[in-house]
Amino acid sequence: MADSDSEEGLTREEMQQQEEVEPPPKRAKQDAFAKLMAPKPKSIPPPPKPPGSRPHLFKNRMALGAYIANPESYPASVVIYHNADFVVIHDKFPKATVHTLLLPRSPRHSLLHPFEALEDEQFLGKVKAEVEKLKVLVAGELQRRLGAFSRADASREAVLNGEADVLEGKVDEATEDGQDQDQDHGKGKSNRRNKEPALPSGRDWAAEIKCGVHAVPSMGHLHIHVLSRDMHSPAMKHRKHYNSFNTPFLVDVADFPLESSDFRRSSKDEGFMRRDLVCWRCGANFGNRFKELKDHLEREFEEWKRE
Amino acid sequence: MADSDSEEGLTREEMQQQEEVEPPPKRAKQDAFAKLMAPKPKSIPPPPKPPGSRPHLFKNRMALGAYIANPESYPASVVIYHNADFVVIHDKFPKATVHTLLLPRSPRHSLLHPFEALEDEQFLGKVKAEVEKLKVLVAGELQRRLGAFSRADASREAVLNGEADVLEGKVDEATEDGQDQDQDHGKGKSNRRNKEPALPSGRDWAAEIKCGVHAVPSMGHLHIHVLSRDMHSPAMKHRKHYNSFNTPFLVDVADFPLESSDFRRSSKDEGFMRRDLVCWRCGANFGNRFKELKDHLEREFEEWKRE
DNA sequence: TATTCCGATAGTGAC
DNA sequence: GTCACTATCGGAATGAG
Ligand SMILES: Nc1ncnc2c1ncn2[C@@H]1O[C@H](COP(=O)(O)O)[C@@H](O)[C@H]1O
Ligand SMILES: Nc1ncnc2c1ncn2[C@@H]1O[C@H](COP(=O)(O)O)[C@@H](O)[C@H]1O
Ligand SMILES: [Zn+2]
Ligand SMILES: [Zn+2]
Repeated sequence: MADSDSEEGLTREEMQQQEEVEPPPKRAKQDAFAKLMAPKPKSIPPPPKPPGSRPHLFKNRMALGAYIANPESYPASVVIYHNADFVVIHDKFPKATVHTLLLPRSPRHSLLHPFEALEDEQFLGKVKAEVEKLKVLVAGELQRRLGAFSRADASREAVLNGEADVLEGKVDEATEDGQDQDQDHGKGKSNRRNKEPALPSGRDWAAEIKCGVHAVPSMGHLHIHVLSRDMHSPAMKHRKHYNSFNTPFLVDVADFPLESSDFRRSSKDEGFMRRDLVCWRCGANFGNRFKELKDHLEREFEEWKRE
Repeated sequence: MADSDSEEGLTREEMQQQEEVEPPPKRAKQDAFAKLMAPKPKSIPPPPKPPGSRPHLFKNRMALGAYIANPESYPASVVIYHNADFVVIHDKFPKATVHTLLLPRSPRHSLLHPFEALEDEQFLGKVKAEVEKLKVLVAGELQRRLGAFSRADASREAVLNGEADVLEGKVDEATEDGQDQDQDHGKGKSNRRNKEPALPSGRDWAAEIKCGVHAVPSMGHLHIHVLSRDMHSPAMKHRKHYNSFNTPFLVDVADFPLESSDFRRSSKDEGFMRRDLVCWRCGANFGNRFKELKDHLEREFEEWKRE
């Protein structure tokens, strides 16, 4: 995983066409004369747009297909890795500090709705295994980005560097897991101890990572979101962005296979997206006021990265 | 009536206060924990705003009172004229090329709703007479501003200047009215004719002037709008501006006294304001799309002023 | 149906 | 619940030594 920051403003051109004839009367109550009296509108009712022939709609929704088809054609800042069954990319519009997408390449599953695709148990098994792999990777990337701010990591580093006693840093939990690929290659200070009965474990970065699918994806190809939970990113711009990752709209991969009666199957209708905005970290309720949530998340991020 | 263009951007300062506690939950469904878990919001619920003590609300609504009380303290660009019974001003936010307000000074009527105030027949008589006076003045001001573009006026001027035959210009209607205070002081060309059986009457500018009150005024002091009907002005900024002058929401002074059963008495509730936007000149319906109406009015104005 | 600022909401277009 | 753009809609403040 190399750098990221895939930031590029898409330039769009547009032509403003004035002069129309009859608007779709939202709450029509125009009298019949109006139409006859309207000489100004040069009357070019834009071809009644035959639904179905919208190339761009198809193209935009199918954008993830390009990564699946030609993963090797992208730089490391876009495609993180790929193998026979999966392509892993940085989300082009990350909604959190680290936001990746796991794209299964299986043509038999790629165009299915995630709920359906993940009913295939064998396939689900592969996906879950790859998700675990990716989760470790993402946790490592998060540590690479934010580790320098972490007090928990600092405690561990201090002990490893011999700058502090094991008793100075407050022990978070018992040391158990081992996702600490710190590259302390011999540059440890001189007075390192031999017996370290309570080396601080460092921050559990993996606990900050979420893995799931959207109940109603917009992009056509099957993809699993693997992202940090901070929701701190310039691309996180509106309520749906936030709620799509902080309500049951995001279905954890661990919850699959979904029971046929699962409530997330039926309630696809906007319900989750319309929920009040609630801070994932402290539970503060912001109603519909996205801007205030956004500002709040900025401050939460500053505290969170220092944990 | 001197110049106008009372254009001045009001400067406002504002202070953004972050950090709030509990939003008014639009569609509240936050659990009880949220409140307890919210340590971040520094909890300064802005003083629950005691309703009634809003000095600025009162002041803004009463702003027209200053003209009535001290008309002499304003320049001619603001107060057009004043006498014992009336003050006439340029609307500070004109919604058309020429937009004036007739302010009756009578304390017995000034704070009444216009429907009520104009039930006093003697008072109504004075108002109607003054409105007619003002209407002529406004028509003259409109001619001063736009006369140079008018083909109808040009026809008349051409004949008066001897530049054209009376038969060249197409006769609009029979010459009858006489609101033409053209200042053709002796600079007429040499070959002016004596007998002019069909001198073009010039444009009927008074026909472009509307005089009326709003069914539900916002400003507290009684005022009658006297304005050109073009709705072409930078201050004409949203739907309510337009519909307040182009629906029955504007009640013509000539319609007074209003019958007790008049439909405009009862339907004060937003009905008129919510109507589709319809061009006053050609009847084109723009639904809710104010911007398109605005652009359309720009083009209508170019044609209209050349009539 | 005062103005102004700001932000939430809604529709569109994307070759 | 693609993004990006525009515009509509909606509430809150408007004061001041
Ligand atoms: N061209 C693209 N390349 C990479 N990611 C994309 C692209 N377009 C959209 N996305 C992301 O794809 C995800 C689709 O979300 P969803 O379909 O709701 O699960 C969003 O997080 C987008 O930011
Ligand atoms: N301070 C002011 N001086 C002059 N006209 C004003 C002022 N404030 C508002 N107006 C105008 O007063 C009119 C009041 O409209 P209404 O109460 O709806 O009949 C509007 O046309 C405003 O533009
Ligand atoms: Zn919070
Ligand atoms: Zn028109």
